[in-house]
Amino acid sequence: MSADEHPPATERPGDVRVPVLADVALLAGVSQQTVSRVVRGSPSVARRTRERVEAAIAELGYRPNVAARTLVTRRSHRIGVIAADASLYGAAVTLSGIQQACRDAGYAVSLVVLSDLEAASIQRALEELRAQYVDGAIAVVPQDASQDALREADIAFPYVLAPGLDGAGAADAYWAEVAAARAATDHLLDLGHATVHHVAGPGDWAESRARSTGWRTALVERLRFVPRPVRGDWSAASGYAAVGELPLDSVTALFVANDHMALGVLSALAARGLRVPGDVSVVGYDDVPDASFYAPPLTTVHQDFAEIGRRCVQVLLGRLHDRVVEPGPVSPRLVVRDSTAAPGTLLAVQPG
Amino acid sequence: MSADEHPPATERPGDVRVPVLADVALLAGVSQQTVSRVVRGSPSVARRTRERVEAAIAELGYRPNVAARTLVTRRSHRIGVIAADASLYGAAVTLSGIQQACRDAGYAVSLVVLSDLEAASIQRALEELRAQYVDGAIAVVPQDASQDALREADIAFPYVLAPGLDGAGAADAYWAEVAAARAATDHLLDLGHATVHHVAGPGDWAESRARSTGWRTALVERLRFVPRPVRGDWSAASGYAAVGELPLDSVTALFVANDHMALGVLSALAARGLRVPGDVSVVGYDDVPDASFYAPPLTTVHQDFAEIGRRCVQVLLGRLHDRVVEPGPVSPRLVVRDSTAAPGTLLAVQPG
DNA sequence: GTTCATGGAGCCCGCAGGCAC
DNA sequence: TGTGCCTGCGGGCTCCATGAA
Repeated sequence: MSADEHPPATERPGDVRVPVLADVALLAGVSQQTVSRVVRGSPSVARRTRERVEAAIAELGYRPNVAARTLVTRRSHRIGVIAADASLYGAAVTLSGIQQACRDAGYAVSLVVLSDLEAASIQRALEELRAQYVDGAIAVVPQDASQDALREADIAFPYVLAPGLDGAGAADAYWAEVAAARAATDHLLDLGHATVHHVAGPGDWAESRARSTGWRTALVERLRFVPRPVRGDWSAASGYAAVGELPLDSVTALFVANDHMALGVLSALAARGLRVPGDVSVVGYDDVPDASFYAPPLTTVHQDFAEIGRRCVQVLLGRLHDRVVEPGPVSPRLVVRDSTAAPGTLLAVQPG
Repeated sequence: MSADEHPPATERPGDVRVPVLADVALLAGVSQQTVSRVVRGSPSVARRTRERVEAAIAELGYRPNVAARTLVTRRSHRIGVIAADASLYGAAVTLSGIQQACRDAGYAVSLVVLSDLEAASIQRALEELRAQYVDGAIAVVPQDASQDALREADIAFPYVLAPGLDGAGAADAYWAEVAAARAATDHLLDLGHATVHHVAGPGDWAESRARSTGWRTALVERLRFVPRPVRGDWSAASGYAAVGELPLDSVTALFVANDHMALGVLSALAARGLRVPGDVSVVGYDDVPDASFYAPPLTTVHQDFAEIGRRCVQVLLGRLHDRVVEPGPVSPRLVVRDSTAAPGTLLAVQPG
C-alpha cells in the first residue's frame, strides 16, 4: 500500500514545496503576472517570453492551484452531478459519459448520490454543490417529484436535467423516445399481433411516460384495442409480478418499458409454461449488455447512454459560456433479436 | 429550465452577496475569529456565544467558502475516486457506497473515469486529482496492471485500492473471497457432483484469482479431479463462448466467476439443449439483482458492494487522520436458488 | 493573581484583474 | 504591444490585549 505521508501542516524551509507562480516567475526572470498570463493563454505575451515561461513551468512541474484560482475568479471549473441511483445501468453509463466529456473540456466532476428522493435530500445535495462552488450541475434524477423539487429549489448555478428530457432539446429527446417505443410496438403489430400489451415503468418518470405514449400512439393510429397497461418499477421483480396481472389468455405481444422488467417477464412467462416468442412476443427497452443472453435473446430498443451524458455536458457548458447548444436528441433504435415472432398457436393455460 | 444567470464577476453594492464570515460576525455581534472558532468546532467558545453565532449562521445561510479554506489549510476535504469502468454493476454500487460514506464524513467526491487502462491514462487521472488538491483517493481499478501502475506512480496523496484487495485488510478481503468461492464449490460437491468445472474471470484481476483459488482449493482438499478452467472477461458474451470450450459430455457442475458470465453460460447451455440444473448445475458470483430472474434463478454468492465502498472510505479517512482503521472484510455469502441440484441423468449430446 | 473566553490587528495562502508604464 | 505593481478574493492563524470568573 503506497501512501505517502501527508505533508506536515507547518512547513519548514528546506521542505519540498509545491511550486507556485512566484517560483516560476523567479526562474523565468519575469513577473508573476506574466506567468499568470501564459498559464491562462493570454494573447498579449511575446512569444519568446512565453517560451521562457513555459520552460520554467515544465522544469518546476508547476500546476495552478485551483483553490486560489477559484477564490479569485469565483469559477471552479467544476460541475456537480446529482444521481438518484448510480447503480442503474443507464445512470451509471450516463455518468461515465458525463465524466468523459467534462474531462475533455477541462472540467472536474463532483458526484453526489441521493440517499432518498425527498425534497429535503435534494435540497441538501444542492447545498453541498453550492458549498463546492460548482459552476453548474447535471441532475440524473428522472423522477418527476425530484425534478419538481429541483425546479423549485433556489439554485445559484445553471443545471440541466439528464437524460435530456428537460431543458434545451427536452422535447426532442422526449419525442425520440416516443418514436422508438412506437417503432417497437409497430414491429409487433407488423408481425401480425392484433394488439400489444404493455408493462409500463413508474408513472412519475418522463421516460416511462414517453415509452407508454409511443406504445399507445402506435395502437391508436392503427385502430387497435388499447389494453390497460400494468405498472412496474423498472426492476426484474416488478416485471415478474406484472405478468400476474395480465390477462394471459389473450396476450400475444408485450412491450415492456425496460430490459430488467422484461427479464422478469420472461421468467414469469416461463414459469407459466408460456413460450417466447411462440406464445408471447416480448420487446424490451434500453438494450443492456445482458439482453442478448436472456432466454430468448431480447428484442429491445438500444439507447446510447454515454452519448446522452456527453450531450448534457455540451448543453451545460454551452450555457455556462452563454452559448446556446442544441445537440439534438440521441435517437434510440430497435434491435430485433429472438423474443418476437408472428403470433403462434395459443396454448390453453390457466391464467394466474 | 430554471438556470439562474451566473452572477456578474464584478459585484456592485446592493447585489445579493453570498454571506462571509464577516457578515456573520456583524450580525452576531462578535468577532470574525469567534465565528471561525464556532464554525470549526473549537472548544474554547462559551455556550451562549456559540448559540448566538449559530443563529446568525442559520439566519444568513452562511456556508464556509471551501476555496478559501482549502487555500489556507491545504486540505480540500475532498477525495478522488478513480474508476476503470463505472458501468459494471459492482463498481457502480461501490461508488454509491463511497459517496454516501464521504458525505456522512463531510468529504466531497471527485470522480475520474479512465478512458483506458494504459499506465499513461492512470497517470493523467492522478494528475487531475492532484490538480484538484484531493486529500486522498480511492481507486476502483481492479486490474493488476493498473494497480501496478498506481503503485509505481508518484502520488502525492494517500489512496486505497478498492474493492479492498489491497492495503489495510487486503489479505482478509482476498481470503474472504477465496472462502466464498470455496463454499460455492463445496455446495456443488455436497450435492454429489464428482467435480466442478470453472469459468474464470480475467487472469489479471485479483478477485478473479481469489475465486479461482477458492474453487481449486475445494477440489484439491476433497481429492477431486481439477479440470482446466476456461477464461472469460466477465461479460455474458464471454460466458456464452466459454461453454464451447468445455467438455460438455463430462460436465455436471460449473462454478462461474460472476453472474453476467453465468447468464451467458445458461444461454449457451440452453442452446445446446442442456437443462439447468437437470443436466448441469451452475453457480455464479456477485448476486446482481437480476440473478433471481435468470432461467433458472441463479445460485450465486452475494457481495455487498456498497459496504465495500463504505469501508474503503473508512480506511482512507483513517489514514488521513493518522488513525489505523481495519474494518475487516465484508464476507460474501452463498445464496442457493434453482440452478443447482444433485447430478441427474446425462442426456446424450454432441459436444461442441 | 491565575485561568479562560473573546476581540483587534495583521499577515498569509496563490492567483487574477485593474491600472500604470 | 508587452510587462510589472498593487490590491483583494475569504478564511485561518498568531500575537497580544482585555475583561471576567
